[in-house]
Amino acid sequence: MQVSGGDLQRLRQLNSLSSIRALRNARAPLTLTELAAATGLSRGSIVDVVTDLQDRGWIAAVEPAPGGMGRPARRYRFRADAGHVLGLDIGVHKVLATVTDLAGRAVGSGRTSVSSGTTREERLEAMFRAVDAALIAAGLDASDLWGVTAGSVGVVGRDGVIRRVDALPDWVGVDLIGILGDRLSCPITIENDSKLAALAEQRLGVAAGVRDLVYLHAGRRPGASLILNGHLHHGFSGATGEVGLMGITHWRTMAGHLERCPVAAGAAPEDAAALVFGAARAGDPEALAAVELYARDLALGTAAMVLTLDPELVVLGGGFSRSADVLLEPLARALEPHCLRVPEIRSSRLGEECVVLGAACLALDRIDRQFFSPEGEIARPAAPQRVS
Amino acid sequence: MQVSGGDLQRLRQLNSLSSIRALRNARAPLTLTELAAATGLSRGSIVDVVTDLQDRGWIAAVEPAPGGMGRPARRYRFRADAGHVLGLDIGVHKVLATVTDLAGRAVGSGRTSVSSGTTREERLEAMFRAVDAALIAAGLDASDLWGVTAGSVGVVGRDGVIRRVDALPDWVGVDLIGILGDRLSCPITIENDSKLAALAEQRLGVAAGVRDLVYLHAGRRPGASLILNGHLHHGFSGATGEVGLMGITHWRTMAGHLERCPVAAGAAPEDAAALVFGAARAGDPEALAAVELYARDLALGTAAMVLTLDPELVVLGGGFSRSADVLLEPLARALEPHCLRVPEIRSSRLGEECVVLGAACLALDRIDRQFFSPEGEIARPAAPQRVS
DNA sequence: CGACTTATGTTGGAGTCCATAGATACTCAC
DNA sequence: GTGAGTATCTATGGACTCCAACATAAGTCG
Repeated sequence: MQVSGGDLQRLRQLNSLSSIRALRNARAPLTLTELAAATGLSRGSIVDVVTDLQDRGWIAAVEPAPGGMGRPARRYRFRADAGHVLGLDIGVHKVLATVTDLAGRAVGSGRTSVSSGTTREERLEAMFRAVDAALIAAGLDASDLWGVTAGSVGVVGRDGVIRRVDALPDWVGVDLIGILGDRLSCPITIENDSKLAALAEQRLGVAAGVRDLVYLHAGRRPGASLILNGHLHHGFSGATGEVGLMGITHWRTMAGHLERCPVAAGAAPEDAAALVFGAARAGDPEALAAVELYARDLALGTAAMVLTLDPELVVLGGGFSRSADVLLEPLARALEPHCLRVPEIRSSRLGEECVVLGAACLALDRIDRQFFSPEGEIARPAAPQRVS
Repeated sequence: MQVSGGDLQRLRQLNSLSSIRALRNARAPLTLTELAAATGLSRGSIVDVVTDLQDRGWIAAVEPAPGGMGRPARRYRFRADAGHVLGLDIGVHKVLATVTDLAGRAVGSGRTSVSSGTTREERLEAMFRAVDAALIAAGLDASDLWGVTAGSVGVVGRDGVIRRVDALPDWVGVDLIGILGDRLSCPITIENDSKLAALAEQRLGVAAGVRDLVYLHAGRRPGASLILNGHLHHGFSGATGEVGLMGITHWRTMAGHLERCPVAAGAAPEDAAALVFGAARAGDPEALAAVELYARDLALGTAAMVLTLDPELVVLGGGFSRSADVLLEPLARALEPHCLRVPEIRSSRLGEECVVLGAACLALDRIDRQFFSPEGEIARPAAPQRVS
């Protein structure tokens, strides 16, 4: 909303960005006439803008479409490969790194395994190994990256420092921006992993285009994240969606319903849930009862958020969302008595990659914001390598 | 964020709006040089823009400041009286109407009394009487209004229709936009009254400039409203902040702690709270205990919202906020065990006018959005009456 | 092969902004 | 009072961007 006008060159820049956006959002390549209609500019101006953008490598010409009346129109497409960003997912058991192009498509990934016992230094080393692997897979150098976003477990402050982690005491206080900044010279953002998963679902997943949603991280460590007004809600200190900390929600103990279920007797706690959900799927009454109890507790905290925010959608994510087929219906049923209007509930579908993809989305968002910021040199398209 | 460039005239328009904004946000009148610095334009261009804006009545020249070196600079101020909006507060017991100028300053008000037994038609009639009174007080005609926002009790849908009202069954389904639109030809918005109170506090009150806040309506009918990312959060169906509907928060019964207090024995329920708060202020142990219990229940629902949203601030509003001196401290204490970080809590200070003022703020917001919308004729400053 | 359709290139004109230079008006010191 | 100093005002030329209109090019269809 912070429109500020300015120079004639600024006007040209705005029109260029408008054209870039039109091309990026279009499914198929656009002709000059279509671009003129989309941007509201006259033909002649569009010609100027387009040749300039082509020279700078932002867009590329496509062979004319065959068939159709009249002289075939030249078509142009957005060059998503003009730049790349890196997404990171630093979890308890694994580190994922993915390089994506400007359209958010993955072009190279890396993965390393860690455990809850891994020390901070080892984890950081594993992170850099994953980054290097992703860069090699993408055929890029670190200097080619336009932005990096890392998702980490724990509460992440506005300054990017990890404030509080239940699972990894050793990880508190890590200054990821500083550490990553020593090796990467592009803008770096750190965010909580669950928040990034929510963002990924809103951009690429089941919640595409939804403005207000609650993302439930259903797993052994439950949590929630919020997308409000189309944007990730970070909160004042980063600790949003923590309604589970209230004892009356039973969120800290609700996984016990699954672990204590006779169906899972003898299994390790981390395997219990899958066993119970499997048995419930097969119709086992004890398992169904355990799922029911779990859903009721999950619904308590969820209802508090739904009543507070009145979201359009609730997305069920986290490890347990793999069993959405047996969990979704009891959850909806348990929400019913609490809510004025039970929002639609959908199950996450991006799987393990959701955090890395969300991280890439956030990095792309940041680039977008820079482009459209009123001032600043980066606001003008930094010329990527020209491919003629 | 939807910047779209455009014409040369559009550029001029953006620069004009930029100048208007600079002048409106400045405390004192600005000289041309200061304006040039604020907008980033050159002097010559600013002269063009300013003379144009002056001709169209948006800004006015002010006599030069005395003293100082060099030739005295002409100074200009934003003409807040170039346009006016109307705010309405349609409550259970009263209807308030206030006409404000473009700076949000009240220039005329009207008030009519109604009761919970007033019929729908009578209430609407009282509303129009209040509107007429406010217009007369302001010395304006209905056609002079640029926008109207009405705050109403009850859940307000996106279409402006009242969906659910506990206090006034007769009020459900009122199409206020249609009814007001028959007499007023400007854009009309309807919003929940508590939401508007929150907006007023964020614009003009104790929460000035805060981006994320929870507004508690503490009174006989408790509620809450949210400002998120600097904007009112309306929710998908308008029913936000309804965490009190969950039984575990005890919000629906917590006023009973005050009404049942021996200090208020024999008093009418609507007077009980004030008596108890007064006795607590004087140190009466029974009253203090009742306030303590009330604060504990209020803290439950509040904590759910705070943990969900991690706001910077909680504003205590509603009728009971008049007794913030005895309520604030127990509330903060009761929040402590639930929250990771207890946000700052401030008491509302706008009093009875908060809803009308918030309504005017929302109407002004809407005008602002129209100005900055990429297309649309209204986007260009509609010429107000020229005063030479 | 010619008519039709659509896209492309070119030109002139208008609007907006910037930089520069000279004129203007006020204060301060003597 | 008068002149130096300072900051603002005004005017001009040049550069950039956009638009509208017209003539030209490259296909399809009958």
